[in-house]
Amino acid sequence: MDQKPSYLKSLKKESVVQSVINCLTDAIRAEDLKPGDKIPPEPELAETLGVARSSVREAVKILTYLGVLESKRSEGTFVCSGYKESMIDPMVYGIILNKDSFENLMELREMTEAGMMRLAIEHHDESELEDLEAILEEMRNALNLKENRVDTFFQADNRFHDKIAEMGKNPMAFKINKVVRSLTYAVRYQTVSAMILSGRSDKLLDTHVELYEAIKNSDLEDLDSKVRKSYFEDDLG
Amino acid sequence: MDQKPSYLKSLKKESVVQSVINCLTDAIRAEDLKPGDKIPPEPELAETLGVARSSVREAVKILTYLGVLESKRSEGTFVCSGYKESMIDPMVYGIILNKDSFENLMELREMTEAGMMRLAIEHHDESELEDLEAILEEMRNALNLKENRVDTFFQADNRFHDKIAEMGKNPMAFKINKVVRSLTYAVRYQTVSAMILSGRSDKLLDTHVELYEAIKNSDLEDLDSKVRKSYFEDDLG
DNA sequence: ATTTTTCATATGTATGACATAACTTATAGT
DNA sequence: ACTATAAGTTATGTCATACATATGAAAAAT
Repeated sequence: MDQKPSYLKSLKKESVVQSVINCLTDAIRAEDLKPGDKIPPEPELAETLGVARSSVREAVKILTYLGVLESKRSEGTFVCSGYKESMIDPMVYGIILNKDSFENLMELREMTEAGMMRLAIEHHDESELEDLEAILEEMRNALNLKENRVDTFFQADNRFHDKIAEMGKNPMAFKINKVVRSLTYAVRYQTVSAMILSGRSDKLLDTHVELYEAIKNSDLEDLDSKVRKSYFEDDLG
Repeated sequence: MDQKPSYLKSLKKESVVQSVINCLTDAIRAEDLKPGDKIPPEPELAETLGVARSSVREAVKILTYLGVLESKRSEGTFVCSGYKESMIDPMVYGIILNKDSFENLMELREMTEAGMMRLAIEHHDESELEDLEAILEEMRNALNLKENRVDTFFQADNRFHDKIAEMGKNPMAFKINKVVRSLTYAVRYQTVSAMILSGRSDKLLDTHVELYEAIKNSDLEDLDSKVRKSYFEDDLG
């Protein structure tokens, strides 16, 4: 009912901010602006393009978060060379917004965690292996505490996985892993808690030792199942 | 010369815009804001958070371009539901990647692509396998064309990987895969182009057949290396 | 009852001012 | 003469305010 005629739709003109964005990206594509180049100061750009500085600012900010530009206070704004971690952001938010089923989330975690294990095996150095062992020891100790066993263990547990992700030496992968883990935080806490309180803390610890050993021995076999076991109970699959 | 003491580095506080972004995304993460929800009007948000409206605007704009929010004039701003076409692909196109980022990105691609293969092997159904075979056939045909061999092949190639990602039946993983592939678009085009033009198109096709076979036979072995071969030349590792 | 007008609302844009960081140059103190 | 401090410059970061404009809803006119 009352559908607007489709032949009119093309008239909706793009916003000022959008046209500034297009202007800048076109210049980059045409290589008038090359990576490392400084773009004109915001006030000047605003004047040149005949728009308000606030509009230019919004455009610049957006491109900054998309990893295209980089602003340095008092120096200027430059075209990025190389990647920026922020390039991952669209994906990160995509994940957050679309977190759907528990199963998908867990699959995703297994996928990223296994990936981080591979990277860690490939890129870690000895000192990090010791760090990892130390965290493992903390986890062991936590299980013998009288109070706050669960919380203390869980914190160390998180540091353990954080460390593995760090050992992969890939900032973008690290970021993805972190987000996915943050989304599974609550569930993992429950699992860990349940296992400890039901006296199966040995098993819990073993699964992490297994991960540690895999890295130490550069063992790429069965990473997926090893990873799964570290946050799932065996009989829960 | 005049190195700043590292123990001071943590003092650089995040920008106002960034904290607004964090505030909003945290709310989404905590499900205080769910997809479809309307966020408070900009002036109100500014007042509540104690910042200027322009700062709120920049944050909102950024999240809009990241596909998190959607603004409707005179109505309000809403949390996006579902996927939005990210405009990131055209952005990155003109950017020259340095060696570091190249390797990180390729690792990331291998990680996600291998993960998608595992999901596809687990969740695909027969009809999809046929679809995949059909795309493979298109790729084969593309290589025999007189004109536009590279472009035609590359398009089919992309559909091929898209299909695999789809077969995983995991929207979040799908999204990740898509963004990573968009980031590696330019590089992959170069590789594919180089291989075709230097008469190594058979090899190029073989690597994709290998992926197809792996899914068909539910073969989880050596997925990583198979995936790597499908976008890297063997002798390039 | 239906159309038109008016109005409220919230985003879109513009303008101007000041704050702040980093770099440059000038000045003062030894 | 040389360093150290101070002042100036530049460009981004933030704030405040005003006005424009699109949309939907309510009120008025037909």
